[in-house]
Amino acid sequence: MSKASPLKAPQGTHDLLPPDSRRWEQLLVCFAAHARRAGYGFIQTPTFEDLAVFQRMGEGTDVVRKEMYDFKDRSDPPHHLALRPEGTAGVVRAFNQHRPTKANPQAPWKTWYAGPNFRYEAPQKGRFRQFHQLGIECIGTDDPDADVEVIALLWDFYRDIGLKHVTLLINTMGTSEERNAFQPVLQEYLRGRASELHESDREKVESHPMRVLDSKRRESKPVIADAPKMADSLSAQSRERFERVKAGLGALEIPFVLEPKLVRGLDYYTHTTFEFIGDEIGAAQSTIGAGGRYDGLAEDLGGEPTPGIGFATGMERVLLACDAEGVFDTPEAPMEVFIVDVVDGTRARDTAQQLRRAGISAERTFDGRSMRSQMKAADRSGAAFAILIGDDEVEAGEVTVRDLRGAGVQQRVAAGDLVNHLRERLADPDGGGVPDHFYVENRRPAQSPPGTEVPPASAADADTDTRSSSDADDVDADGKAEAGKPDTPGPSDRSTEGDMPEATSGENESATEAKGDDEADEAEDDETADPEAVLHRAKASERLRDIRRALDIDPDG
RNA sequence: GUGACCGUAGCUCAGUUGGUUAGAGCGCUGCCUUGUGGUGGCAGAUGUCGGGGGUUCGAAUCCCCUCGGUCACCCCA
Repeated sequence: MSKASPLKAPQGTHDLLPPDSRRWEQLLVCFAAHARRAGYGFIQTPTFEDLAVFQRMGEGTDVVRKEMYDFKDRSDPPHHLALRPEGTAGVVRAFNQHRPTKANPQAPWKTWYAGPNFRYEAPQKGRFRQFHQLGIECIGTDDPDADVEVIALLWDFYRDIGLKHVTLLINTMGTSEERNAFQPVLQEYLRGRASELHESDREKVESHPMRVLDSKRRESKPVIADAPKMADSLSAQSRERFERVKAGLGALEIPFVLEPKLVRGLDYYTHTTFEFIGDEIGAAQSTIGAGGRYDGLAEDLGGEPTPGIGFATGMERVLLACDAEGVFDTPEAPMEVFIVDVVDGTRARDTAQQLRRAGISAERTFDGRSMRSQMKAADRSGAAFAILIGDDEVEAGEVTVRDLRGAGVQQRVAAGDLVNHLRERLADPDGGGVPDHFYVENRRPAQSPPGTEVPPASAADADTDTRSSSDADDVDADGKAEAGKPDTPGPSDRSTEGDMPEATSGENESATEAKGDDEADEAEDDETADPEAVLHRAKASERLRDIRRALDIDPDG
């Protein structure tokens, strides 16, 4: 009997593991900060809904017609359900169900979400069967300034994570009445030139003429270029509204490109629609985020007519854009303390938890490994200090605290004083940086396509950032700051500072410089007369002296 | 749904017209190092060669099927 072959994740899905998952964590934290600062509350809706929720959202779209994962459950009669292919419909359904603006009618209902969506598609670059979106919805106002707020939030988020080469496309579709009035005009035009259209577009002329404008078929392009423009058949009111949106973007220094053919794939959009393109993504799927106004959607889903606007941005695609631009390279968070117990593991067990309860990150090995092996693990963890516990220490009621990032100095501390001792030393900005080799060795290999560059922001930033940013991040859990825990280096720090584009570009320049340094380091690693190795040897002999001193042996003997 | 390319160790990849026991680098484990990390040296472990079937004295290599990956069309975040 042969062993069954190991099961794999389904086609088009991926496991997300450390250390790669770290950027996802950071992306989420950063987005949450932006959303919260703008007054958006976190919402979670079911991953599956009644099929009807999505059908009413857009019956003519491929997303609903061909790409939905739908299924019947075991109830009698069975519910016909579907995995959500996008985020907005569920949120609007929740809005209809709970009517949150009843309690607070003067303000729109503002929510943000993060989670997986599912579409049955052929996977390729930037396209998966399970993919993840961050998004916001602002429901209950048709003020054009809300459109500006929504677009600005996404723009600022992209800037904050370091993206610079992003293009914003915007268009207006007018009211649903204007849209309905425009459709026959467009349809008539398209009928006249139907023979010039690609076959698949010809079918859409009768069912969804607007979607023909969105077609990327080469044959259809000349016909689309000459097509009547939605903007030309708008009412003065709608035009004025759109002017207000454009003026708002201008006032906030958000550059945009008017794209009259931007229709978007979902049927529910009215007035403002927009799309963000990652310019550096060398792939077919370069839209990293998109959204628009959907003033008719609440009603379509059986609720009161309520205006709304929102966006969704694909996490996988945002990260793809980051790779392409070489930004948002989040470093691994090093441990603060590593416990080396060479007795029987009892102290490692108890001390680790004691430190963690005090807010200090602490790791250990298991399975009773040799001291040497435990020290190697301590080194790999990037810990600032090793707590050494052997028979001597146990007998004296003490522990040995060894500095792993500096000269390797170690000192005995009474076991009862350990927490306070560590708090003091971890809070000290001169307490030693993160060892270079830690970042060099743990940095993820560049995943960007050849020709693009990934500046290793980690190595350059980590030494300073890890220690210096002591102001509590508003997103982090409570208690860290009191515990003297250094903030995690990374974009979440930046996000609280409200960086404007100039500042971001400044950071990028320094990151580019760091790249040069780092390449030099790597080249040196290959040399036999490696200066780094000499340095290490020097440090090692220094440490040896410390040890001898500690053991009361003649230091230089 | 259509098409192209790919699948060898944890990772990145060699593997000749089919030919002995499938390799390298990195990583991992141990030792040099008396309870003490990085550098160095030595030693070691690890493989359903994606899976199944076929051709052959002999298959990682050739053929068929299948699964998966990647990319493109289309669609979309």
